Amino acid sequence: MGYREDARKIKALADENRLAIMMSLQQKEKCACYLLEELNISQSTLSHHMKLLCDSGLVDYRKEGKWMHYSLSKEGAIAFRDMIDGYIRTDK
Amino acid sequence: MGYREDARKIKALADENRLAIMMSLQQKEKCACYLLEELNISQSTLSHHMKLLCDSGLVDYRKEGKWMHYSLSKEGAIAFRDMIDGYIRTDK
DNA sequence: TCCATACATTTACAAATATCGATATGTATG
DNA sequence: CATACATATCGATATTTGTAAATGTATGGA
Repeated sequence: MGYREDARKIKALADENRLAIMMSLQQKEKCACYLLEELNISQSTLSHHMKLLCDSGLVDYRKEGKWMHYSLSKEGAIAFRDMIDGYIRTDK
Repeated sequence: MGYREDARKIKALADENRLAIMMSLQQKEKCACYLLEELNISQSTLSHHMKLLCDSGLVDYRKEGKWMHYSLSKEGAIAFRDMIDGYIRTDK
């Protein structure tokens, strides 16, 4: 069996900046320009991180005119939690 | 606030081979030589991965003579799960 | 239509990580 | 003590990842 896909999803969370983004999104949905002000990174770097988070399913996006609104995905969180539990549970 | 430490722990799980190791350890405690037979990697590479997993707290080790026995850490799993939940929960 | 804004993509490079062979360390055994 | 074995560490290299400048694309307003 291959664990590549799960590893890819876990990697989406395995970065300082992306953890900061996740924490920021817990408050509410936010647009990219707002996140850009909070984090000390360039616009292209933020865009890169958001792509990884969205691809992992942990973050949802909604385009509104020029703005991209990002929010935590409830379903993504549940799927992620279940996936993690499959690896770390100690009782069979 | 710094997310470096959490990112480091999540990275410990963010690798194909280490996920395979975690799954293997779910069955029972295993020694390095046994894991080496299951995985298609060199001895030095396995040692490297085990160090990362042990450092993250997810895996416990027990030295018995020449052998190193590895097992999943119950406490490590709980701490890890709680840490992850802090980032992905969608209800405040 | 022209321009500014918001964001994505491309490109290039630096930093981090995975890998393995070689070597070192520690341990049992004859 | 010499040897075999199990594992860790070191050194070198290849791959992956993070970063930002430059560029591209879509949107909305003047």
